[in-house]
Amino acid sequence: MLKVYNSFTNQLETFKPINKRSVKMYVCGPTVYNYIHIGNARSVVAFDTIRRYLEYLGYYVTYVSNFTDIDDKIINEANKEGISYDVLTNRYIDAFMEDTAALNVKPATNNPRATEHIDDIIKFIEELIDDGMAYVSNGSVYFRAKKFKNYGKLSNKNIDELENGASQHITEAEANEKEDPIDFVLWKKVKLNEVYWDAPFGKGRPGWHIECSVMSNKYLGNNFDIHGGGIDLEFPHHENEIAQSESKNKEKFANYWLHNGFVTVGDQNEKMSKSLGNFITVHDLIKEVNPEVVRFLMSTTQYRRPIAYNQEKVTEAENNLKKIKNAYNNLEHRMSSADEGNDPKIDQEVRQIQANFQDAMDDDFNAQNGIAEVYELAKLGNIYSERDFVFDKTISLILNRLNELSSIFGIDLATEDLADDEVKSLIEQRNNARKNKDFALSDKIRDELKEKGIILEDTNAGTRFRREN
RNA sequence: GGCGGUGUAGCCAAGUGGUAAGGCACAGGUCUGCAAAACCUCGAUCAUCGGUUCAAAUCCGAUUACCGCCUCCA
Repeated sequence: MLKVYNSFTNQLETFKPINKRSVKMYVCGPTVYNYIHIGNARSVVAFDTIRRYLEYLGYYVTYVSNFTDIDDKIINEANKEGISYDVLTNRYIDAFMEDTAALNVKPATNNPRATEHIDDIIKFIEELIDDGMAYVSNGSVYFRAKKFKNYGKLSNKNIDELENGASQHITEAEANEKEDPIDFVLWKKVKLNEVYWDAPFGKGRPGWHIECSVMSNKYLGNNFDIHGGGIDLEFPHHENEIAQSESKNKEKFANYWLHNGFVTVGDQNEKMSKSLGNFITVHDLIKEVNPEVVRFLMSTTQYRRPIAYNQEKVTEAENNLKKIKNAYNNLEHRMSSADEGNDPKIDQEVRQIQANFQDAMDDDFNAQNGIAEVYELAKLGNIYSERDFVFDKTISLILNRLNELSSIFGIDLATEDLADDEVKSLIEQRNNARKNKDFALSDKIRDELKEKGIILEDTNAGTRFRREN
């Protein structure tokens, strides 16, 4: 039985979806004014892994993740480059798609964009105004935070302290427009030379939080199962989403709030963030590091835990991933020399490992314990494939399970290509040389292939090969 | 200051009452023509102090260090 840590209650709760067989989830996506960094990617990967596990459990998952494609930073960056905002955002949306595909993130069911939902946003705001939950002030629209009785509930914030804090940060202009310092903007009045949309309350553009309320409601309904995002979004972004949506819909917004932990860098384990400037973009990183390794590193850490990013972690992930891949290759190679049939005892062990895996992942997607079971399975496979006699059905059972469980972490094992004729012929030549004890020649062939990234390994069941990248 | 989260072997990390999973690295061994891969062996009393208990890493209290949120941020 799946349990998830709900940030709203700060408790582990049994996961009960609204509909028995399906899960609706919304994950806050990036503001697209730059390449995503590995902290952003971590969030994407974390929820992709969660999604994959839900699908493994048999749920049909509707996965919606937005692009924030209009905001101050986008406008600033576009102005700096002297291009229109949408040229900029399209560039980085394309880059997002490429980068996340490289990390083997499954495409979302839908990636709605704020600017494509302006009409819906305006309607939503109008309803809030009509209801007295929002007010127009000098061409902008603000939400009366205090009027929403549960404001601060998600992030455990005290209203008085929030007001105190907020009052120190807002500009004089904002102070004049807001009834209360904690009120947040739904519609920003246009400034000179800015892109704007027409609305009944004036020319302007949507505030940040409103788009997620509008688009999640539109694509998933007023009440849906999971709302996810980085822990830094808990306040104010998610708090505001709840206030907006529940004020308008008069019903519960998301049932479970899941927040992922940060990627940190440096000796101080400092949060990686665009504003701190201490980030590594995925775009750059995957030129240096195999994206599979990056994916593995990120998805085998439980989503709420921080990841202290450094070279050691990368190396460790490389080694561990290689171990799983080797086990898979070793079994695949052994398949050709297997007898027909199965080994019930091993089959039972495989089933036990899978059950253990599920127990681990059912505990709030505990990936560390989950991947430990994958290592168990890999080890079992290695031990089995070195037996004198093996059965094909058991080998394929291990292969299938290994592939299935690894795929939850975004690792595809079943894509290794086969030896081409040239390689096959060289292997044959080398084995002839070995028979004739011409080890100089056999080693030469092996070294030459190694140069090309092809590793030969001699086993009792013949010579096997694998590619190393 | 408020709220949330961390502190377990060289490193990563599991474990929420019954004498510390797993991985990486290191070392030794088996196998091999040599190698590779694989397998086997090898390490910690759990930030500190105090308390509860027959029994605590695990509960309670205090202390301490670090991170995050409280303003844009995945």
